[in-house]
Amino acid sequence: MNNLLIQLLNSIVPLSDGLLEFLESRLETRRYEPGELMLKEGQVSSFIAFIEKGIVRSYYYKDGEKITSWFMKEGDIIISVASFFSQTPSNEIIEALEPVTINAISYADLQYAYVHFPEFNICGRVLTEKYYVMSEERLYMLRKRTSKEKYFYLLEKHPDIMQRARLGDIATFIGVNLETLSRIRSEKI
Amino acid sequence: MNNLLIQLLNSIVPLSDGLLEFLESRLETRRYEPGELMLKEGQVSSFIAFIEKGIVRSYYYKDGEKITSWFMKEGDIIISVASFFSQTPSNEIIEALEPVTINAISYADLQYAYVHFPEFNICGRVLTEKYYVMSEERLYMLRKRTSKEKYFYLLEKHPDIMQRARLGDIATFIGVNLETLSRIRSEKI
DNA sequence: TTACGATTTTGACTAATCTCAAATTTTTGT
DNA sequence: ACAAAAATTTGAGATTAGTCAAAATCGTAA
Repeated sequence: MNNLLIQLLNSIVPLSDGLLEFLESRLETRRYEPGELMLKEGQVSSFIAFIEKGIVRSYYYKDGEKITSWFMKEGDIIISVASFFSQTPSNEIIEALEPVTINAISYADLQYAYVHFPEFNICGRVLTEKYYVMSEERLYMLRKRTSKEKYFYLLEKHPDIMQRARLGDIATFIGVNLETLSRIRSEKI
Repeated sequence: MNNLLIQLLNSIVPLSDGLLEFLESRLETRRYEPGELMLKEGQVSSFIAFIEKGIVRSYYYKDGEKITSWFMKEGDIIISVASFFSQTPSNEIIEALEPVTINAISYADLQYAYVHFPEFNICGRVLTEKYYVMSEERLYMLRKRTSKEKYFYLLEKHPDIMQRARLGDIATFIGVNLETLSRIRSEKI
């Protein structure tokens, strides 16, 4: 149980010995280079992954433009929520922004765990909750009055991400012009 | 099985005879007048309710202002998601906007159903999905460029709600000034 | 190290939205 | 039906953000 993902899952709900053994045997470490896509558009394959190092960005296309839907970093768990839920092809793309190391379990193994270790379903529910809360937080942020307020709210909540992500990616996340965000950062607005 | 809520739940996952009987015995019909609060701030008590008639609005306070988080109407199911998830006092308030009739099951009965009829947990998961998707849709809407685009997107998606809800409530939902929304509606912008 | 491409910053101008104030319309209680 | 309250509309001026274009900076591969 020296694996970080397993420790995290175990803290959500105590895992039985059998499940523990199963998960440990199926865990895979994967590495990605900056710009590499960890989940491509239209891919159905779902996975659960723990980020050991690096930050990733998830985005979708709207009128040809890439809109950032969120950022995640070391210690966070990535699941492709849409796939997780409905088993339909994802229209969310997950991209590594830095050199990234993850610990992943494949969808097939996940299904096996759900069926054979019912307590594992609780993990699914808890992760879903987490994503729901994140979604609500983004709504809260977007309803701030000015772009300045939106940016400073995020800066307080996620200072590291605001440091490490590209200006343009943050801009589409906030829903503000890239140039406007640049001006806010240099306090010219 | 002539009850609409039960029919809806049954369409999510076929309910066993025992569960059916239990639910039918615990269902309560309640009525609310316009302006009446169906869930007050800080209340922990969670419930699942099917709206038979009327529209309701859920809102939260931000800097003393009431911000609409969504609207629901006849045929929709209301759950106080936050309570549902975490059993903490809700900061969401649910208000009847018209004379409203609902069919409700109390939280205690719900818990009983979860424990004694495991298949009922699937309903919880499916409803969570539904709320997550709704949350994402609101994010999508809020990231439209102009207020005009936001309003017309909603008008297309939810024409009835745009008709029946108050201008001011819609405005806080969209995140736009009440006066601006009025001008958009009368095409003066 | 240099040169190229990507990213960020800056400027000038335009468009959208907010603010505050007041008028008008609609709804509600008696 | 009428008065009072609530909700919506309208106006004018101030503020904020978007657009387009160009310059500056940064990071990376050869």
